[in-house]
Amino acid sequence: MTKKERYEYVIRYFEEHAPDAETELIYDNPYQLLVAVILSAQCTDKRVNMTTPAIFEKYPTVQDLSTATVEELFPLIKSISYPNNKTKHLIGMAKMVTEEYNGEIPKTVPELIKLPGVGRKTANVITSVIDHQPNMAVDTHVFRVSARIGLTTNAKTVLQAEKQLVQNFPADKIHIAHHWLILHGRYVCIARNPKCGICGIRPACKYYQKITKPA
DNA sequence: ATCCCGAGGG
DNA sequence: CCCTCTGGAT
Repeated sequence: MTKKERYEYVIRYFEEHAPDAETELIYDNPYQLLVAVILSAQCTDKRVNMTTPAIFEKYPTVQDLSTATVEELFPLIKSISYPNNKTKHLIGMAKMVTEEYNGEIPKTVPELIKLPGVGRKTANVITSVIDHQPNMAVDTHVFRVSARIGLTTNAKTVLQAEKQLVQNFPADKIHIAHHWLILHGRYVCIARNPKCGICGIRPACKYYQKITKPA
């Protein structure tokens, strides 16, 4: 099967089985999404969703968050990964958005990436989810699943994987393909002992071909 | 022991 | 390129 055929198979499969794939992070507006995605680093969405309601209640807007102190915000974040870093990042992000963008979350990757706590992956998530910009956020799931199936080849960094995926998925599918790969990675193509037995991508998957017909 | 929707700094 | 940050789930 050619790479092109793999992509076509994957698109066809998920359009049938997960046509409404979207983030599992709970949010009502760009500010809440940005906070949730910053907190999501090395942490499950479920745990982020247990943390954010208290934050949004205490700090309803990004301007409110910009006035928070480390002492009062840290306890709300304490139970997720890297609480010290994330506390500083959230306050720094809120200050910059308030001071430099009039309290409006910027909508381009170059602007977002300048915000504290916002790297390439987070900026790609925000722009693709809010605006459907054709940016592919490559996290641990997308990286692993893409490599296994064979959507990426010899990608050693997330940036290399991102470029290959953006080149090969049609531009209008990229934002949803991100969620397809995430959800597949979370529930089927998991890191340890992937559930190939229930996987619908099998016919197009390099990894499955390899484990069933070793060279 | 390994993994979870990474970012920042050296 | 590497390392550190750092808690909870499996």
